[in-house]
Amino acid sequence: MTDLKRQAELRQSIELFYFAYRAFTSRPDHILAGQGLGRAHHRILYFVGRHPNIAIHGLLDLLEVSKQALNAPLRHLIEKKLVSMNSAEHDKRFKQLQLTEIGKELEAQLTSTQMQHLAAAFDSTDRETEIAWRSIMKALPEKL
Amino acid sequence: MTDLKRQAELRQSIELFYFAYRAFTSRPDHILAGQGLGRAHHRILYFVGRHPNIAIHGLLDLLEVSKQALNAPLRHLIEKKLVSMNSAEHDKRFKQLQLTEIGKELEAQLTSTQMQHLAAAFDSTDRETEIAWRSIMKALPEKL
DNA sequence: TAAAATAGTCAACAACATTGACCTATCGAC
DNA sequence: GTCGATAGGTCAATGTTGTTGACTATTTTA
Repeated sequence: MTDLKRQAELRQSIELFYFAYRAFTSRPDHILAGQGLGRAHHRILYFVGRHPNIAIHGLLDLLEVSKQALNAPLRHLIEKKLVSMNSAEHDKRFKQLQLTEIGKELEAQLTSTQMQHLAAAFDSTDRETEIAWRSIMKALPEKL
Repeated sequence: MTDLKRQAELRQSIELFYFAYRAFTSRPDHILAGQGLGRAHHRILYFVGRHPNIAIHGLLDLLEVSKQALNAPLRHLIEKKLVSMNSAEHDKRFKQLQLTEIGKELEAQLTSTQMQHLAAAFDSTDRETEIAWRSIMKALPEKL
């Protein structure tokens, strides 16, 4: 394959990535906006849901933001009673985070929306295509 | 396949998408930060580069942001002489945008970084896998 | 027990986005 | 030539998400 054609493919892939990710986040964004929440809140809801009793620092390592950046949206979620926080027994420095019942409901709604979105794209092709997509996505965060 | 296993796959795909996109944008973000620019500037540079003489409204339609949101980063790029703007001959209401020479250089650097990133992931698998990835990415922006 | 490390919070600020209101300039149609 | 539609620019107020720096509280360690 000529270099030029390869470049065009790679450029197209950049655009596909951009538009696909934007589409992928737009439905949760819309649901969240109706509650005065944003994408940062979504990420917290998601990861607290997946890792019950996670500490603030655990969340920081996953999200790779400063703890100050986490603070405002997390406090917001606690005020709205979507997330609960308590000090750990074994070490009172640690705060443990959990989703409340309504937090779980919202997280399930957001995640379900995205699962349906992905499922629609996956189901329009075959199993091998879906597995291939995941294998590329797994490779991307690896360091060069 | 059981529903539970399918759910786990879809949940994993959500996370893969998040981490892959974050990795994909992190290198350009880093280059841009060194010049006092952000992701908004990157998108403008990219689309003006791909669509020479695009008008303001064309950019707004591609980026799906408000004109006020576009205004500040675009003005910034023009001040830094990375983008040039002039009125169209056929209709002076339209402003035409182009990359300057140094704008082209920066855009090429950013795009090249992302092309290399994708190429590294693609080259670690076979041609079919790459094509499959693009086909899923193409399907995602389609309305349900 | 005093120092150092860890976990988390508060305050000030900046980038990037929103909506709404209002302005100029240009073009096409009548 | 005036009127209405279109393209663009600007100001103000607001909100989310992020930054850095200084701070408190708790635990570990030397």
